[in-house]
Amino acid sequence: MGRSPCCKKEGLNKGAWTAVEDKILSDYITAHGEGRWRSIPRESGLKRCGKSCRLRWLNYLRPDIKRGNITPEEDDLIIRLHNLLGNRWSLIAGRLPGRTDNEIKNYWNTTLGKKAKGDKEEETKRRADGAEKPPPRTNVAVRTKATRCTRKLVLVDSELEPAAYPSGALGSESQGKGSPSTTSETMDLGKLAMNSSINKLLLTDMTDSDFWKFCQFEGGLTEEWNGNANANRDENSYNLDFPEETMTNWGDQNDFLQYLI
DNA sequence: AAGTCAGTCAACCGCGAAGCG
DNA sequence: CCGCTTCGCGGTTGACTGACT
Repeated sequence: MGRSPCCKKEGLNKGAWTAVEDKILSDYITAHGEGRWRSIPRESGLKRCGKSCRLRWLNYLRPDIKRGNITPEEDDLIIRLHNLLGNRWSLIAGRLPGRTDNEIKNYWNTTLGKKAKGDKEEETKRRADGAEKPPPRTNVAVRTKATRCTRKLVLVDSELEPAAYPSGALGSESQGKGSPSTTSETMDLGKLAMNSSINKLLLTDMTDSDFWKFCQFEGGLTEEWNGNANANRDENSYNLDFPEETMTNWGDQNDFLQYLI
C-alpha cells in the first residue's frame, strides 16, 4: 500500500504566503492553540495543507521567534552543537531560544558549513605537511560493573566505589549496588562513565532525546555543558570533556551525582 | 539598462516516529 | 500486535535579491 498524501493537493495554494493568509492562520492558532494541523485548513478556510500551516507558524508567525542576525555567541554555540549532534537541526534549535531549525539549517548551509569545511581543509593540509600531529583520542574506560544511578540512567562506573554514591542516590528502582548493567530494564536511557575527576564523561546507548533529558537533569549540568564542554558524538555515544574549572563548580563526585538525581 | 551569477531563505517533499483505535 | 493517521524532521528546491559584468 502506498503512502497516503498529507492532504489533497487540488485547489491548494503553494509558494509564498500572503499577509491575508498569515493573519487567518495567526488568528486561528491564537483562538484555538497549536496542534491538529490537518484540521486547520478545513476549519479556518485556508487553502493550504496542514503541513504548510505548521511550517509557516513554527518558522515565521510564532510570537516568540527571535528576529535579527545570529549573534557571535549563537554562532559559536551552533558550531559546537553541530560538532556534537551533526545535522540534528531541531535539537540544535532547541538550545537556541527563538531560533528555528530551518533558520539554523539555512545559516549552517550558507555560512558556517563553508567556514567549517574551510577550517577542516586547512587542518588537513597542515597535517599533510607534517606540521601538526592529530591530537590523541580521548579514551574513557567503561567497565562492565554498573549500578542504576537514577530511575533513568545507568551509571557505568570505572573508579567510584558503590559506597561513594550519595545516600538515596540509587532510588527505589535500584538494582542494588554493583548490579550488572546488561539487563534491558537498566538500559532505558543510556550509560554514563566518568573518571575520578569527573571532567570526562562518556554516554553510550543513548538517543538524542535521552541525551537532552540527561543534560536537563536539575538544570545545573545544562548550563555548565552549554558553556564549557567540548563534546563529540559517535553513533549513540557522547564524549563530553569538561575543563577543570567547570568541574570545580560541581565540587566532588557526590555533588555531581546529586545533579543527576 | 540588461543579463548573469551566486547567495540567501522560505517553502515543499518524502520519510520515519509516535499516537491511537 | 496491527494498520492507519498525524506529526516532526532533514534534505532539497526554487524564488528572490544584490553584486558584478
